[in-house]
Amino acid sequence: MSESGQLGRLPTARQIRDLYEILFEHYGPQGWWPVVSRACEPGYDARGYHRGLYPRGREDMSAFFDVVCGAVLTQNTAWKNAEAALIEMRRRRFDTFEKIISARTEDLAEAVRSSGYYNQKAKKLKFLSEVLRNLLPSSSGRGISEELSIESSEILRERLLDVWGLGPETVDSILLYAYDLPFFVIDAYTRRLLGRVFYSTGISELRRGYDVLQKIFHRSLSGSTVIYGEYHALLVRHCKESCTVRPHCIGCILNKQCLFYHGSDT
DNA sequence: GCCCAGGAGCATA
DNA sequence: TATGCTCATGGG
Repeated sequence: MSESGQLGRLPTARQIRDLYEILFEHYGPQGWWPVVSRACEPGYDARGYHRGLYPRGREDMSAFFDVVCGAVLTQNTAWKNAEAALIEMRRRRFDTFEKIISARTEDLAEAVRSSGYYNQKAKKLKFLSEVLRNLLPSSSGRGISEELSIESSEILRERLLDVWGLGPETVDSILLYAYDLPFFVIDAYTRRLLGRVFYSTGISELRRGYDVLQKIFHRSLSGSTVIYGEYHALLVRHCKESCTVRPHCIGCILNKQCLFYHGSDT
């Protein structure tokens, strides 16, 4: 099987970089990941998006906690519902990993109810918190914990993938936005947009091949965590506004390069 | 009432 | 390995 597997010819590095330029030019910086705990504090806007600096966990344990929990809570769920769950967790003082570990699963489930799948997500948060005990970023902001510093980021990724309830998207979200490590996040939006722009409708869903899709971005970009974070956020932004399930192609900024657009009349 | 939203685990063929 | 089912709330 070829490197591209079922995907056929892969988009070139140039195409991937051009796509980023177009999205960034149009939407500007997105400042992901949103962090509710800091909303309305200096330097953060009303939604908790950091201005200029990113809420990387290495510099802010509170942001680290929010990103990690948010990554689980937003699984197959609108961010608004996940955010409401995060706020409720904070209100009930489930605001550290230790408190999650010692909490009753039913109580935690009640707190995260608004995010849906609340029984599963409460379990996931508890399992993840147990594992993260020894894998937290150091307070100095340099390196992570002593245990982690002797591991490569790939090994950290494998460890997190072993946690029940965490798949590649959730793990890479945590690695990128909380640990500030260069792993590109592939989600349903990314698949949809790549499928449409580069593969027309033929393989539009790109259901499998997470690693192949991720490699496309890794080999095309510099490895900057800021670019990875912005790019993923921009893909989400565009898919929410234009490249929706029923796409709004009229006036779409990607019309010029989109194979789906050229293959349809919408 | 239906569709969709920043997935993942598990059973089955 | 591929597909289908399950988990579940909330907004449009």
